[in-house]
Amino acid sequence: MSLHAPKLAPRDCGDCQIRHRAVCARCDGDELARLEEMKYYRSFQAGQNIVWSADRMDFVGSVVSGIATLTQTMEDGRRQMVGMLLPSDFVGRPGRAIAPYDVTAVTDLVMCCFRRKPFEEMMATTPHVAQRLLEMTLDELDAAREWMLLLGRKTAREKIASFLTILARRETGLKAKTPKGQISFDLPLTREEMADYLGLTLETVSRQMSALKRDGVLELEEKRRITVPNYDRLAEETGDDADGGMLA
Amino acid sequence: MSLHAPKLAPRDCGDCQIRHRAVCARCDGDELARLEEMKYYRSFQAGQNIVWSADRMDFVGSVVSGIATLTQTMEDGRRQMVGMLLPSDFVGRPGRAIAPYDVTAVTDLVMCCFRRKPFEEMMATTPHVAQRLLEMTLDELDAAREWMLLLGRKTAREKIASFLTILARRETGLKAKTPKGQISFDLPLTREEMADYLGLTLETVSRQMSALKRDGVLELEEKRRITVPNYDRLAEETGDDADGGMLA
DNA sequence: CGTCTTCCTTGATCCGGATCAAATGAAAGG
DNA sequence: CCTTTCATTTGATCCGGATCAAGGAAGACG
Repeated sequence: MSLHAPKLAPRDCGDCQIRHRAVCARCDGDELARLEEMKYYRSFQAGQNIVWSADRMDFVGSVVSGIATLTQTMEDGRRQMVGMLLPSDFVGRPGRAIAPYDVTAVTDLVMCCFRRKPFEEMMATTPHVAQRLLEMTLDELDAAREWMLLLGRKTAREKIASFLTILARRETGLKAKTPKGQISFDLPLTREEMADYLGLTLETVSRQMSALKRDGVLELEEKRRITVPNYDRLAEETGDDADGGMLA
Repeated sequence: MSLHAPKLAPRDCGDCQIRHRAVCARCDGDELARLEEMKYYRSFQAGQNIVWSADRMDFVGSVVSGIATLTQTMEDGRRQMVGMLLPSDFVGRPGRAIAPYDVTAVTDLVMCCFRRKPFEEMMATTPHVAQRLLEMTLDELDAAREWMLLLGRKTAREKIASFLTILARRETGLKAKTPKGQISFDLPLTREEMADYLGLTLETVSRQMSALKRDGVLELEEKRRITVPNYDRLAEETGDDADGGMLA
């Protein structure tokens, strides 16, 4: 669930601006103050599970730093990642007590949380917050549907390229549609996590990364550090049409 | 986007109860009346396109009868269905003018519509409606994520079985989790449309349907009319765990 | 009636990605 | 330094589903 550029500049509200922008870009001072009182922080270590599927989830919140993933697992162990949460992304389901998937910290992670009940009560009395959450949920739904196209119809090479363009876009300012020229960034996920995201095996991920490197689409100086010499060249590999593809 | 059982009994409001339950299960009389004034109907023929991807979409609404689909298409023609709308499902994206996918009537279809602008204005002043829409969007998101698991990790046979359990559940009362015994229903989609839904080819869909028939999981008396002699036997084929799988 | 057309089934073959297996490299710890 | 561990790469082989191709069944319509 990613953050749209707020319509209004975020107000200064202590050390947790990210969270306020995420859930309350258009709130007035009172609402900000009420949110401020309710918040608390939780830290997680890399690899630590935050919520298990089918468990109660008694909080909502935003990622302050680090990366979390949402995954679904079948009885026999097949896994599919269904969401990746980067800083400023929102976690949680107002009105829903039970988590339908595992939430896991893949790096060290700090979240800014609100207990679910009082948050919901506040939501009921401040229409802006409900509307903001609806917007964010619609964004997530768009992203999920784009991902369904990727999972159902793209080749392994296109999947990898699509994934990298998403990271590249997150890197160069939130949601900039067409970054230009050379971009470097770290891969936040292991090959296996990428495979779970893309509906592939880790071997196929590794092979396709090597192939893209061989073809000059990217450089891999450190296995987890990538340089894309030419964003447009990478974008051609995604199978999306030229004008951006992942746009909402 | 499917309809939760309303918390309150729907009020009698003319010939369009479905729509009111969908967007306004908890509205009071005034709000119902305002919705009533705004509504209008649109009919579409089987196969007719309702909205093209990237077009403006100036209405929201509910399906009254018939079936519509949401699909994304790649430049080279690869298609992935990303949603299937049955009666009472909601269509449209409050706050979003541009449709990110094609909306198509796959059968003759009647929709109950509201112009987007006034609907949004009403939403801003009636918190119940925004909250109801948030709930519905969260349901859709859950369904999309379940679908991502299907697309990314299930075998062709599991995909077909999963699809049929969804239809079977819709058939036996909305969202009943485990229908019992024998169920018969019509297949609303062609083999090709099923393939687009499941990330397969139409040949594979046909072959797997034949295989399930050969194995006694289902009977196909008329190609588009299915009988499942034992729901649990079908559910075993989905790969989901025994307690329902598709539950939210 | 015969001929389209559309939808579906079935067969033969191919290929992309999965699976099985081994080796490399880097970091951590004794 | 050596050993262990974990992430990654690469090779060899296999197989599920795609692709190519042909034929059948049911309307629609002259």
